[in-house]
Amino acid sequence: MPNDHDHPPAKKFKPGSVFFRLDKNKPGMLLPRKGNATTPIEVQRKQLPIYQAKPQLLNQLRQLHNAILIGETGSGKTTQIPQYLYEAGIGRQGLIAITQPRRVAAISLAGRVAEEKRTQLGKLVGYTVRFEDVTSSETKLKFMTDGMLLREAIGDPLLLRYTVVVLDEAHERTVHTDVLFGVVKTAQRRRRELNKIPLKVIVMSATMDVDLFSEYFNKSPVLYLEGRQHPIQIYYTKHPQSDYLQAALVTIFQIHQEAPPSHDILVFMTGQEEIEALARTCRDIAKHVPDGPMVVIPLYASLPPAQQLRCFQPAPKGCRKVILSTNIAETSVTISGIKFVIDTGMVKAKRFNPDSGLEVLAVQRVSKAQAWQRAGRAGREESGSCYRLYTENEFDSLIPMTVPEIQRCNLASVMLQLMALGVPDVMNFDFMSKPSPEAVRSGVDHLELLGAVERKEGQVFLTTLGKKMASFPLEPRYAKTILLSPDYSCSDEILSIVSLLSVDTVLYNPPAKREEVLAARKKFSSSEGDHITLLNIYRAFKKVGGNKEWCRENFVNSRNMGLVKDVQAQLRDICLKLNMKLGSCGTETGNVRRCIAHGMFVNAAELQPDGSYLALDTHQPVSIHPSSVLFQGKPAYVVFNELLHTSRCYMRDLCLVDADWLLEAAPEYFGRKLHPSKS
DNA sequence: GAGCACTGC
Repeated sequence: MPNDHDHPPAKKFKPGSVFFRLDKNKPGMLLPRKGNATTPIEVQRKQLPIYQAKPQLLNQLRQLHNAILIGETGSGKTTQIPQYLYEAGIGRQGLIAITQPRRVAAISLAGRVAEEKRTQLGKLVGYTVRFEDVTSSETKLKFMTDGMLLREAIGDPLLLRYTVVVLDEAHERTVHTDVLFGVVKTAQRRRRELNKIPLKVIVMSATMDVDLFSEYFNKSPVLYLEGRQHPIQIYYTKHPQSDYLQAALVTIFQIHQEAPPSHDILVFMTGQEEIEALARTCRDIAKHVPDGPMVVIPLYASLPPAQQLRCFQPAPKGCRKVILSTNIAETSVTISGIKFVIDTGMVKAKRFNPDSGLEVLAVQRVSKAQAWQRAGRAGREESGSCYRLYTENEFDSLIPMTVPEIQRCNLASVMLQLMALGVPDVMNFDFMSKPSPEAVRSGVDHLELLGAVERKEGQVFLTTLGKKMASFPLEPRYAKTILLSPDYSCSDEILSIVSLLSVDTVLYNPPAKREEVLAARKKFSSSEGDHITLLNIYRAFKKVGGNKEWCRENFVNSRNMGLVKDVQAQLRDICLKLNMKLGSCGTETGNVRRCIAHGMFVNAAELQPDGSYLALDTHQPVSIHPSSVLFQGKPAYVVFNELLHTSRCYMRDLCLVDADWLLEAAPEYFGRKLHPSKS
């Protein structure tokens, strides 16, 4: 798609003027033949664009060890390729894995393919995602998250159960997909060397920019599939916009004025606050213009599920539907009936600084690929339009592709996984897009501090502790803390705390009910810090048996609490497999804090004489986040869960610790860093 | 005295 000449000629418009006119739907335009209940599945399958190419495709895929498959949206590649392979008897000696970046996609695709094969889900066709394994000994087509295949690879680096691995949505370049690229490439080579059954690797992507893929997989051929995307008219602004929110507002109401009310609008923005503010403004204005009623629907991930579902409901007749969304609507949520996309050209994304170890969330410009992805959301059922709130020149200056996540994240976890996979030289792992040497070194240094790796003669080795750490689906420091917990007889407590920390917050903070929230939370508040406070909440939650009413009264997110229980059960299982002795310290929460201090000493901060705090590893100034229960106090030493860089550098989720505990945990590391005036 | 794009094991 990103080949610019493939796109319709651009038009220019200027928010604030009535410069543009909307294209009327051209008669005779090819519309998709929609699948419906009366069309038999066999017929539906044959109507997919990919069906025409089936013989040539199979001919190619039979011969090739590697193939890159480019398929536009709606080509049917994800549901059909696995079936074609199976029906043609390719890879029958083992399983065909199809990986997806997201759980919902893996689950729903498996359901669809099982339906097409007229079998019960979990028999011939199944799926595996975290907490859910719907497969059996009969399963041949296995849909799974990429993270799940990566976990399996730790136990079986050659992926010997599989004869074909299909890496779908490869253009998204998640960390897991990027690591898998290297894992499958290595497995392929090793299996050849060891005379095992060969492994076929099919990389599927939606973008045409595949030189990198092809080059990486031994110059493998690229196969193109036509899709069913409808034409999209692209509009740019005449002049750069200094205020993209204002430009979005004007554009929304221009469309509202000119287009039939049944044409829905999707606006891409950067975050919750911005979306809620614009939603209010739109509702206000809509009341005072003569162009008919408007429903404005905010859409972002932290919205409760029931409110997220609102974006799928059609607006009442004669009423315009406007969805204001983060990039959740770029990939994760697909809304039908969108006729207009408004693209602010901005996105909030994470950046990582290996020197400070800081991840920063910042508003930045989208990439060209992202801009096309956004535009594509307007052409799913019929032709549509995309209004870019930037000039064509500005578009030309965007970076072509989004920087892969592996180049903007903390690599400690990735390095630990690679070593657990038996990669001999992790510092020089064959990444498709190499992270900077500084980032790699910083990741390995972090593991060395935790005692997960050792350096000998310039090489890095996994320690016994490191091997155990890798068996947990957790950040290394969490895994380490769990492994330390039997020494402090507080495994029950640590398992709960780590589970609480590894899901999105279990605390629900509606701004309108601030006083009520504070009052409700006071009951659980502990002067020992946020970890113990969370533990108190969890204990109370368990005591009432996960009662939903209790959750509502206490401003606790019951969905996330449920997740905490799942995570805890999974972690407990892993502990038992490692023959750990689990126990509880009861009310002796001092043990819990000692254990946390020992496991998370890298994230320690010290009170300075002037009342400020310094992080002990980087010596940068940090502050206690106002959401912490320790915000009012001035503890001499704390360990924190994460640093959040916003208006200042804030420590979030703090635990009160003694200087002695930190010294015990890492005598050499802290030898010259601590200045214990009191402990 | 603040405020969190999005996934995933």
